[in-house]
Amino acid sequence: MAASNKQLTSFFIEDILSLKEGKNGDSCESESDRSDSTDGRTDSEDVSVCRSPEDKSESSADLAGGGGGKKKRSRAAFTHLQVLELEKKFSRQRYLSAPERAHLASALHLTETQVKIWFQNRRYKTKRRQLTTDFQKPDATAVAATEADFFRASLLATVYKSFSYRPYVYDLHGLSVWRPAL
DNA sequence: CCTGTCAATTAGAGAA
DNA sequence: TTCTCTAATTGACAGG
Repeated sequence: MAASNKQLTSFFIEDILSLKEGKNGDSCESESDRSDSTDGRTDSEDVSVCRSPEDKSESSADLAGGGGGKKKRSRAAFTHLQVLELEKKFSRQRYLSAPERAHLASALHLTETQVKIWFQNRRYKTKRRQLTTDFQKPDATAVAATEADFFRASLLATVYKSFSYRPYVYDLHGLSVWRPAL
């Protein structure tokens, strides 16, 4: 990711603020779009995130400022509604296009980066869950992983190589099932 | 180059 | 205090 313009993880409030001042002085912006570049320039939205009411994370932690010690990185706490909408969207599609992401982000008053990261983490979480449950209960489904499955797996591996990371390779069969759409 | 993804990790915050 | 969940970070890699 844009190693070029990535300068010293500047997720510290003061860094962000000084950075903002350089740009447009928007003081109410999520800390998450620090150097991550992506949404900063997606021009489609200028989602300023004044975090939601029940977001407690903006408390003393990230405003630490004051003493010159080391500051903590802040962690946004999404509201139930935000999570609900994200989950709803995720249940329909695991990947969002840029416009969709922008739209969802503005609808939820989140930054595109936050939406992107949420989906990213969600996918990974789902996959891990799937793997662990498969590992824990080697019953019917897992046991059935015989030659056919093995073959399919290798086939998939091949396809995966050529389509690596391409969203359309995967499909959602049911909600929390991670499996290739082959 | 830039932006996106995955995978792994880090770390904040609440629950047990 | 430890555990769990999860937002955010990091790094490697791929496509346009």
